[in-house]
Amino acid sequence: MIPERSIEVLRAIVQDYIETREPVGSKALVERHGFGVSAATIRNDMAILEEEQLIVAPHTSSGRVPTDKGYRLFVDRLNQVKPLSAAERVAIEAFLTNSADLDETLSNTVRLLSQLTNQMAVVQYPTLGRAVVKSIELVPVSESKVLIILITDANRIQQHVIDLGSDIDAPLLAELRARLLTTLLGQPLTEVAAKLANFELEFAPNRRLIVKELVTNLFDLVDANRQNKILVAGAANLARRENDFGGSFSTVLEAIEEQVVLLKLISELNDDPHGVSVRIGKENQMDEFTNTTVLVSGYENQGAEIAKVGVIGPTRMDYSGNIAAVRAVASYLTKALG
Amino acid sequence: MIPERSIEVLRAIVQDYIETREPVGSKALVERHGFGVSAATIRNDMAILEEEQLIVAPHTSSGRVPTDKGYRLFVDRLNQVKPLSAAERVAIEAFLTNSADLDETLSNTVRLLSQLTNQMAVVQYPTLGRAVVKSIELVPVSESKVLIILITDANRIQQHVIDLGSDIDAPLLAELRARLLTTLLGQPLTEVAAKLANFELEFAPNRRLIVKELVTNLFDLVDANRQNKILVAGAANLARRENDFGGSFSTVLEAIEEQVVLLKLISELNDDPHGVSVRIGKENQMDEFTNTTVLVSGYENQGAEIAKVGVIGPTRMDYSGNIAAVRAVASYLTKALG
DNA sequence: ATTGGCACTCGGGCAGTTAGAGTGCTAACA
DNA sequence: TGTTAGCACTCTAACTGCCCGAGTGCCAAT
Repeated sequence: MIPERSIEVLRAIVQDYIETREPVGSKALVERHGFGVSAATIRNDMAILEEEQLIVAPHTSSGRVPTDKGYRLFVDRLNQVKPLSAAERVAIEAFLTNSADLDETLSNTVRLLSQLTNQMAVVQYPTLGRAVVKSIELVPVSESKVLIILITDANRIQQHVIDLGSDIDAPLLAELRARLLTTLLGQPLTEVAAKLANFELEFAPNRRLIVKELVTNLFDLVDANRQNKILVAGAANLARRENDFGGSFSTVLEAIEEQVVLLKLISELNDDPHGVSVRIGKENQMDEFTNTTVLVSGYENQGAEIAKVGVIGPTRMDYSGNIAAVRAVASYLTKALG
Repeated sequence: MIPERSIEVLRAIVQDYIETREPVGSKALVERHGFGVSAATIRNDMAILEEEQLIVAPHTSSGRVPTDKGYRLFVDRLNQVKPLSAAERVAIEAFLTNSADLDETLSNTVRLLSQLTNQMAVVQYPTLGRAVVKSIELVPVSESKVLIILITDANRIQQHVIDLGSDIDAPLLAELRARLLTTLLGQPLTEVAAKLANFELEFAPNRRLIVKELVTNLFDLVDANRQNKILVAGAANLARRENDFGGSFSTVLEAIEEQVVLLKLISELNDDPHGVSVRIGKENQMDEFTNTTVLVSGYENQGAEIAKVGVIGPTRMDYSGNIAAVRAVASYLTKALG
């Protein structure tokens, strides 16, 4: 078991290191945080911490720096979440008021979060597993092209232009829409594929090819709801902290531009569905993100499905403040969508 | 007048500097490009170029580096556009084939361009000044909320959820839609505002407030077409060339994240509406972009309105290759939309 | 106009030195 | 047993001086 004071020393080291960017030594420690003991004693404590691999010395006889494990212990046991400042509250409240549609809400959210944390912020579009078909519209846009619009009860609109190959006439469209609605109205998205299994058989043989084509596209639309989209803001904040990434900065940027990687990064399950979950450095399991910390929280969409909001930054970040911001934004986002 | 060979020397300097990132000296110049003369002669030519402010020496007695003015002369007079490689052609062709709707096409375009040039690429959504109203849909999404969909002849769909405050009933919506269509169908977007000036007077007095609200929102929708959206890809490419920005890199990134700034940057008029226009360093008129070059070309949407595609990178870039890429992509984009 | 030659300048790399911060260890102390 | 002071040691960062090479500008000769 690690003695109490040693743990306090770790907290102090993390705090100072985050602030100063410099390895922190025993003397500076007693000066800044009035432990009731001498530097020599602190050194003993540091020896314990080093043994536990919670801190390391970059070179022999220099100050110490927290390891991933050290940060981990810090956030798990020591970090009491900073309350938000008044200004921050105001910013969040203000943003809450003008949330028109989903796209806007999310893009505002992500910008807000990146400003609050001075990090790069990420938000995932909500999945719609339990959402229910509320309306379907088919709008002709040219001879052979049709706009399909799928509206769900979460006020989410998905839309896509498809090319049916051959010309379409208004009566066919009307019939299609009517039949689609009777089959799908009120159905959860998860059921759409099953319900439409042999849908084209309801139509005259010469129409079936077109119908089939349209149905396939409708499936894609539903799938697009599942395969999540992501919004990002504040990449410049990453650049500002460039040296914290130890040279691999451009690698990080590249990885982040890949939606797939990013999605994987933030959507990996978190233990605590409502709190903020933290992945530090190597915990991310990807070489690119060795020096990167990811904070994510779930948010709720209509009390059902959960998606993620979070920030991405260097391991050397202000955990207290950022965790608080992510938590607050996630909960406000839930409210805004509710 | 600057003598012919001096101009050739400038070309050589630009080429070498772009390749090596090092200031280039007289000796290296005669070695790499077999001018028929000695280094001393080249030095005389360089003296002329320096007098004309086309090149500068970072420190006394070091090689020379092109100035903004030097690059300018290079692109204006010397730069013969590199033909695209076979691989590049293939990439562009491949991309042309699967262009479904506007959103997809543009987001593919911008990714393609960023890969071809290894720079950051930007594309502006086409303006719709001459576009014509083709269809309007009003879809109820909840008691008081309605989804307005505006479809134009450029197959462009604009959609927005609005909250009308009070409950709406189906007959009202149907009436609204019918009247909107008779008033607006076939009208250019520029006329929408005028045509709807007293639109609410066609309705029963107790409905007028709602109608007014809806009309206002419709205006916004039309305006949103004008106030352009922008797509960006390949920010990581900028990061890779970071040192070319001489420390101000994060400033550049910040500026670029501001849609407004970015829009200003690429939409400033270009002399030649179909060629690639180039703005080098200080020509951008913004302090942030002193070390930045912007290449833009217009592309056509349905033979009418023009928007921009381009790349943004350090002044020290491969002008030949990048100009060719931008030109090619712009022209393919025009085809894809035509 | 071109050239070779020459003196001069500057940056970058290498080596040596120093100052300071920080450590680990030991012996003494409460 | 935990704490402390002291001391020797280590390592880095910063500064110095030095030299080499690349590059220049100029001049006199062709």
